[in-house]
Amino acid sequence: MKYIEKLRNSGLRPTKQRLQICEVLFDTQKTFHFTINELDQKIKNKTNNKISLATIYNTVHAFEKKGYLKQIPINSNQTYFDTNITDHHHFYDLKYGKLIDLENSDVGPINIKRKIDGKKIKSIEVLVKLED
Amino acid sequence: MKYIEKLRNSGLRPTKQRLQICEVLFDTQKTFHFTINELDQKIKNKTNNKISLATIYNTVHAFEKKGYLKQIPINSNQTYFDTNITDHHHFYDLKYGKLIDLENSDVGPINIKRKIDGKKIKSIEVLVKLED
DNA sequence: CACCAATTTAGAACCATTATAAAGTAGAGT
DNA sequence: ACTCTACTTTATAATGGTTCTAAATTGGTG
Repeated sequence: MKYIEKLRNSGLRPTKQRLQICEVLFDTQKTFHFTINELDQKIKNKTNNKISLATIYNTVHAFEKKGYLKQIPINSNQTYFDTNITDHHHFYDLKYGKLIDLENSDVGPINIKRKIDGKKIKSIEVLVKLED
Repeated sequence: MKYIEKLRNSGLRPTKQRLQICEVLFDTQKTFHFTINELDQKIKNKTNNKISLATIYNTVHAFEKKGYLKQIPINSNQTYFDTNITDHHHFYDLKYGKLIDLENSDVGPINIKRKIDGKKIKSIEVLVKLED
């Protein structure tokens, strides 16, 4: 299994649950956005096998910490994650609450002119809200 | 009172509670960021007068809808608001969970090249995460 | 002043997320 | 393989921010 190495290398034991979650998250051509509940549904659909919600939360947070997932900064009652971990941005369709990827080249270079002493920039994220 | 007109003009009745909230939010030189609980505290401190949490939520949302406040898109368990409604962006200090204003001129013009049919851009918000 | 719609309020309800503690499991060492 | 220990999973409870509810209050018009 291709994910066993990946998990071991990050110091995460390759458990059955984590491998199943990897398959749902990373066995696709396209990257995608999801909430925990959507992921829970996907897992049930794909594997006919319920994984405890607590495990899904734990795993998603572990993957995020390891850099396999990104949280999307957005105001919503639910947290959105992204399997696309490349440098990119988002449209947010306010009417439908839907996210759309914006490639870095769709936004153009962003040059932050101000510096904060002792801090360095970890990420620059652009959220473009859309209305009708 | 200078806020009575402002409220009336927006179709909001100038109630005692709304006027007190206006004073806490807008009677300052500097703009600031806040959560609902922080605002609740500020109100208690400034006016020795508790306003029901439900009213604070209602009022903040009403003010946001009228454009007197902005929500800051950020991943947190609490919603952050900003009394600075000009076009601007934010640093987010991950270590201390603190927001710092970034003027538009600190970021430079952002030109979104991609269009979504039938949608128009309502806002463009940049979040720059800082680490040590 | 009287009335009606808007507003406030306390408290309950909601719901995403986190904590808990017991049962199960992976993997190193024997 | 077996054992042991630390890590992981799990169901469930707890937490906490936010929204809902329904009754009381209030602003403003006539």
